[in-house]
Amino acid sequence: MAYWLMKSEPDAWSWDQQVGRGSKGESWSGVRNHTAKLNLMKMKKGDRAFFYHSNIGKEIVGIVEIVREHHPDPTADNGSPWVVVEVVAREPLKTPVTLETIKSTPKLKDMSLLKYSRLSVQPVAAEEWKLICKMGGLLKS
DNA sequence: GCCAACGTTGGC
DNA sequence: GCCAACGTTGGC
Repeated sequence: MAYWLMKSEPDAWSWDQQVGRGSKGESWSGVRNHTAKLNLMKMKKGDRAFFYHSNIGKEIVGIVEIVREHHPDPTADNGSPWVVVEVVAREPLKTPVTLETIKSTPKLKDMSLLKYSRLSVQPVAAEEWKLICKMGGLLKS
């Protein structure tokens, strides 16, 4: 299983809204960056992703599961290359893990979140995933 | 509100 | 094909 991190400004789409969608999930639309798009296309059903609030909060607040692999983004022009995946909220972090905390954790200094701060869909290494889950108060699974 | 990083556009 | 101008993201 692969791990990812997906950013959303809570003003536009928040974790609470994602939770509100329940098992219906939601299309992750609006990605308009080719690197992010390639990451969407690598996602497999069953992969997990951190849900990160950018701008407001600046913290990882929950975990979503990829429930449908990439298909054309209905919000993009016909014939455009953009894609969406569908995600379902799985569980909130008991304690959100903030950007500040991540920056001050030596083992997380190589995270894409810090290196490529503008990339909205990015991979997370398995060790990083486990550590952040632990820091967020979740038992390792 | 500012600005660094970085992607895109368009003139040449 | 280069690069200046410009737009967007996202942290501060």
